[in-house]
Amino acid sequence: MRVPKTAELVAASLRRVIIRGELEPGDALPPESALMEQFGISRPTLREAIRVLESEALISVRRGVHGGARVNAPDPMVAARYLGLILEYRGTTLGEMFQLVASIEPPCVRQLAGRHTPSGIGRLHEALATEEEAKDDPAALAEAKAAFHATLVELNGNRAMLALHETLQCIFYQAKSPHIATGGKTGTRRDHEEHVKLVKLIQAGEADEAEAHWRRHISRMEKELNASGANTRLELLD
Amino acid sequence: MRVPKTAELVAASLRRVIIRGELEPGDALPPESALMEQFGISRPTLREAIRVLESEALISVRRGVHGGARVNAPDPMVAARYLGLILEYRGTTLGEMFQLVASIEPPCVRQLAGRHTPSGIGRLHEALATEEEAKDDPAALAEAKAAFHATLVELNGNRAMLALHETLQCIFYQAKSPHIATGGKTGTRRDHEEHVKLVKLIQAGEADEAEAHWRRHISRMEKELNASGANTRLELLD
DNA sequence: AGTTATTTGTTCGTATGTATG
DNA sequence: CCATACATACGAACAAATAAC
Repeated sequence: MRVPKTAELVAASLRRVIIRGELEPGDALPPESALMEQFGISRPTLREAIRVLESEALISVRRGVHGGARVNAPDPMVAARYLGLILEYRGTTLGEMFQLVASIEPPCVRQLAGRHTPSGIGRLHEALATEEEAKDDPAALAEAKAAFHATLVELNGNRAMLALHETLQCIFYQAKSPHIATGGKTGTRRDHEEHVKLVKLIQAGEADEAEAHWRRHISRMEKELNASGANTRLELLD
Repeated sequence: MRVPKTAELVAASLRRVIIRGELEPGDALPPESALMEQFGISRPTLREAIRVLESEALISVRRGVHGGARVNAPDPMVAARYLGLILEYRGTTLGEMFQLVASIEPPCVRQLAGRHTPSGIGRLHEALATEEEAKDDPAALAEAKAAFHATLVELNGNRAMLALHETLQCIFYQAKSPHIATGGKTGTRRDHEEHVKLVKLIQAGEADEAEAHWRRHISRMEKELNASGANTRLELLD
């Protein structure tokens, strides 16, 4: 006999309101007293529900006079946390993670070269410019390069792919950060040049060549990763 | 000043114990009274933490004399729930979901044909046999076909890919179930035959041909999906 | 700058329900 | 069927933080 607990029902009800968009990010939930009355429950029970939604980052709660719970948009970082839990539990390695991300991008590049738009090409040139600007700041450069990869997926127009790519990037960079701190000699200049070449191939509409070029690019990055710890297991907690 | 709440700290602490494998699935957590003492917190605060972990399906709580919280292995369905939340919030369609799953499998097939093992081939034949047995039961057949697809990814040996594939399947079949109930005329026989042909190509080591065959197979499934509602948005709640 | 009102964070005590033996 | 052990839920109270006055 599966009897759902009150707090879960309340959490699910509030979650539905948020996901359906009936409450937009920034909007405030009613204060505890109002919610208690609305659902006909006591304060501890309500707070259990509130805590669940807060752990999903769907709301953030502040104390004080104009405090209360405010709505956030669903965050890929949270999905990354749950997916990362499974991966860490199963002993997944950094190399496997990389392989996965790597298998997503080439098909995107192919399709992008097949049907590129002026605005899309513009976005890619912007991303390249951002890389160029950040060439002296290692942290900013890493971010700019990640943004370029993300743009490739975004321009594809598939929202599922983009959301997944964002999620995987969260896991990957969170897991990789300790390795970056130590052996942070990424072949930055060559990376940028290969990005530039990719945009040219896309602009020329050479789908096969663009995809192959991108596979080589990723394959090279994979070799660099293998040099340091591709076999190290994910460590996302603490 | 970001001050983490007590309940979140307790939840994180218990979560770490579970993910690290210090408590195995089936093991019982100490009773509430013991945990209250161990963390030096009151019952309501502890219950908030317990409720969070329960919402992540990392524990399940039963009442009664030998009740209490018992540990579960991390479940891809939970990652699916949250990733699904993001997708639904962003208005993702069933067609986009399908495209995503579809982009994962062909590379797996290619690699599988390149370096197949006797045990792997055995597993595929088992999956085919299960399909054959279930040919008269629509529900079982759908499950068997999904299992065949999962086996392709599993044999690839990449744990990240497998976990992701499981997660996406959860979302996809949960979202698709209403459509299956209505227009459930899947080209079952032809599907099975194409599965059989794929195994032959893998066994023969013809990587290019196997990948191409699988792309055609998926492309055909996509057309069937387009006939019904590929443009319908995901509806995972309720 | 200090006071105060509002709202959440935390605790205690108590009563109820449920499964086990 | 009863007693026990445990989680579920409620109510009332105090502590702490925040923003407005």
